[in-house]
Amino acid sequence: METQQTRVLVQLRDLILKGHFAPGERLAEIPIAEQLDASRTPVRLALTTLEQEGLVEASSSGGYVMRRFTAQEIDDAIAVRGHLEGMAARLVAEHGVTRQLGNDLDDCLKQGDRIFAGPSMSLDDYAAYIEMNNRFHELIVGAAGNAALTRAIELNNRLPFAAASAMLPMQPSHDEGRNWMWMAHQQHHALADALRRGEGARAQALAEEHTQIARSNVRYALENPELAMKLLPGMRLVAGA
Amino acid sequence: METQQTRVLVQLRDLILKGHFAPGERLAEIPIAEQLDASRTPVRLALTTLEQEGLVEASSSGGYVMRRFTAQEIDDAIAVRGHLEGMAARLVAEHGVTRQLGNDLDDCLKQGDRIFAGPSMSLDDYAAYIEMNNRFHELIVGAAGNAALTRAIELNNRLPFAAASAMLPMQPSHDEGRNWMWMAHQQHHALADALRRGEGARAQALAEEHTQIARSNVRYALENPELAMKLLPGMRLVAGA
DNA sequence: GGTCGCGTGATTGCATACAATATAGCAAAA
DNA sequence: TTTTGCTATATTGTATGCAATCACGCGACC
Repeated sequence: METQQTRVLVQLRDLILKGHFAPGERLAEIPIAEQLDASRTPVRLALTTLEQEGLVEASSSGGYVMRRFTAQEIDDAIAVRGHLEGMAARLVAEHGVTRQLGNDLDDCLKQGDRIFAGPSMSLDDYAAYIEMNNRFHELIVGAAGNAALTRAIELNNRLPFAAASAMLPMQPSHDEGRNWMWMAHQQHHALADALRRGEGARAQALAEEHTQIARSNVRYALENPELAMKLLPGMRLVAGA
Repeated sequence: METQQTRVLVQLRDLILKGHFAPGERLAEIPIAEQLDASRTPVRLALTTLEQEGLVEASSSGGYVMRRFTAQEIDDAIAVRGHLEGMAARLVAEHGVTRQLGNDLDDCLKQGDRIFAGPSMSLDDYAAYIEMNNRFHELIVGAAGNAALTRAIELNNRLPFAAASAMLPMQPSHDEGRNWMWMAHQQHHALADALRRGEGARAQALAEEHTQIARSNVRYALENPELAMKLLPGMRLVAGA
């Protein structure tokens, strides 16, 4: 059975990332407890956890306040992800690609090829790409076999819009969205090739450069705030959006 | 005034890192609450926080259990620190060293030079080196100006023996301890030089290579478990020590 | 009219009560 | 002797009560 603390934590995190609270807004325990149908205790637990994750911050006078994020912070977090995923890619290249990993990577690549085979993409295609993209990134991080690295990436991915697929919901409404995703997929191909050849430096550089697309997506979102707000409600947490 | 939660959190973390609990041991709330003179509520809060930090893990049947660490995990965590500090060093080199940062780095370097000026080191010298070492590393990370990077390094440093000075208490009892520390200090000099010259790649490589000394210290500790246990009680948490 | 002080209400931090669940111990049977 | 089932105990998860503190609003005074 699911405990109240985990349920409240998941639901509250979801509310936050969907922009249910405005930046700076006080997160009072009682209203949240009522809304999520629990007592204050699990809400308190969840709030301390979310503080660790960096989504809320403790107010000096007690209680918690919704954090405000800047475009710079998002860019920084993506840069950190790129650097860490670069390390993971290098480790995988150095250790060698197992048969299992090779097959799993191939599945991702072929699925992507199929998605881009047609002249246009359906919404299902976009959703499938997001799922595949997450899987591809997780495969490489997991295959690096470094627990601290996996943990560091996971913790960094909790920051808003830092994760690999965080900005992808924008793409269907972007003129060049399909092209950007196609380019990202070609980078996946190149990265898998580098991994298989044991080219550690190339793999690291590709993984790191790969995040430039995410960074340009953030820039695009900030330049089109009304569109971004609609597709990514969490954008409300970003100052200047 | 300090709240109970922060006091309990700090004290409980301290107990854990001093090896007060055996790996796998159940961390029952009531005994901990009595020992720290608080109720179960702040203890629960602290336990969830420590779970986030990776020091304790949730038991499937409820409650928390002391984690067991492996030498591999420590080595991995140090490697992650090296990679992240390497990124910080590169960023600082690329952005340029401000006058303030240059002065602060110089203070560290000169203090280290003074410590190593004499033929032998007192215990105070060792303590001063540890403080200076921490300051040096924090200066560079802070100067990188990337909040997500600072956070990732801090979170990683919460893992046992991952932080820059975590293994240093061993050195006074190590035959070559002074030499290792001297070598580390020369690397600090080289790193500061690379930063000032704007040599990003060199700075990154130096910062990453710098952690090899920490990794060899871990190996030395594991080869001398009885000594390590005495100087670093937290070694009790490491399997095979 | 603006600012300071005060009081009331709301909210947090903490402790504790209670119910559900897991654990441990013991007895009985195979 | 070992295993199984039952019971009693211990521990957790959750809710709630209480005191301290903080925010806010109102009135008085400058």
